[in-house]
Amino acid sequence: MTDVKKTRRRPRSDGQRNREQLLEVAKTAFTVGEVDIPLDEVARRAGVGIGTLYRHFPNRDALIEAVYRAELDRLAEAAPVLAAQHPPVEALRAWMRLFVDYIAAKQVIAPALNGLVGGTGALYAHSGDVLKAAVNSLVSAAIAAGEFRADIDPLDLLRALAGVSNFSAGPGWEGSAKRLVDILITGSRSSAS
Amino acid sequence: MTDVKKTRRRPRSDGQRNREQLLEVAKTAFTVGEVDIPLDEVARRAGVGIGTLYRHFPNRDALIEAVYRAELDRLAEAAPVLAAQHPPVEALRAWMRLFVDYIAAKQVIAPALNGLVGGTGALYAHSGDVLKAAVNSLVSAAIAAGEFRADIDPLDLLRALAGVSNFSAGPGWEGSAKRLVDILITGSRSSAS
DNA sequence: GCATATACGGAGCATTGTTCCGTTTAACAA
DNA sequence: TTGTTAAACGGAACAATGCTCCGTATATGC
Repeated sequence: MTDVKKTRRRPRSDGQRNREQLLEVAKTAFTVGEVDIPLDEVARRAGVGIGTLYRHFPNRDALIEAVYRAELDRLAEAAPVLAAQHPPVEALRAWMRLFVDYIAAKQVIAPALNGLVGGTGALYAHSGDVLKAAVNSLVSAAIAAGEFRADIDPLDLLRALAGVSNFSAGPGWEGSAKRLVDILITGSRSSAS
Repeated sequence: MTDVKKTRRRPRSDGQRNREQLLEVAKTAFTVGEVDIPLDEVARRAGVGIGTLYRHFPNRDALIEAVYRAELDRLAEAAPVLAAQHPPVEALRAWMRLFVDYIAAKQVIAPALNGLVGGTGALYAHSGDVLKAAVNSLVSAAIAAGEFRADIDPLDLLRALAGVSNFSAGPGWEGSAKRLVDILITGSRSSAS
């Protein structure tokens, strides 16, 4: 109840450095496909003890989430930029393709999604919100411009897009994903049906 | 090279019974959300030893796959039936909705997909083929009838659909998924764009 | 009944996630 | 600089779980 507000020390520099090291190592490992990498190994590669890893990330999921969140945040930040550069529908299309590109380039997102969405769901809560806001603004603009039907739920598009990331295996995958983007957009236009 | 073909004994009845018991228990557990259930626990619930479980299913994934495959096979079998009962596009729509229903009712598929698609990929190989064949026949029919554009890749639709299963968390999920089905179909029609 | 292929069960090993706590060190004040 | 202390470190030890191994039990076919 005592609402004390002590002057807190500035966070220790080594702490921040180690945290970043860990994130970097984890991200690299995931990207290369080592999704199941033991945490000891992550710690070792980052040059820290296992205890340090656990202080920064209370459990495995927390680590994965941190990597995942950073990537998705960056993706979300692209939305307003695209919105400023293109007309509504094209901005959305560009963003969706960007999403696909991210998945293609860094397999971080896909594997991470696999392990986590089924799990706590708490993870998805935050990052989901961020992404949701991103698509939402883009879709809203398209609807406001009269290009999209008013009953289009941005989340629907996000769902479909996320699905693509699951099947990121087979060849010709990327092209297929972009084709899907077009199908989704065409299916959402006000001119259709 | 010796192409011997011995007369083999008929499989022991207790073996088959146990196998079915294990599948049943696993399926139930997965459906209830206990995706991470320890294998010992599965064995115990099925009333068998852990050794027995491992003889039937060499590893965890094999067990999940077995459950998963059975479910998806059933789903695939519905395709020809629907095709016989409805005109092409409606048959496809009905099947896609069925897919969504399956996921909604039995959470088996979604968690299983999550854990596995990212993993070996060998699993997906079989069941994927079965599903692929199912959508393929339905989409081909729609294209042949001139209802769908010729460049529609059945796999694209499957990908999007699978994605839905990932986000099976939030409320209003099912309605949203069905809406997505409509978007996909609209976006694939030959009249559009 | 008898022989034997087949299946069973569970102890035990290996790996990996997680906790705990004594030691070290960066930040701040004097 | 130096002393104090909160913050961070490292890794031994514990716990949970996947998986193996092998002696025992029991259908199956004669």
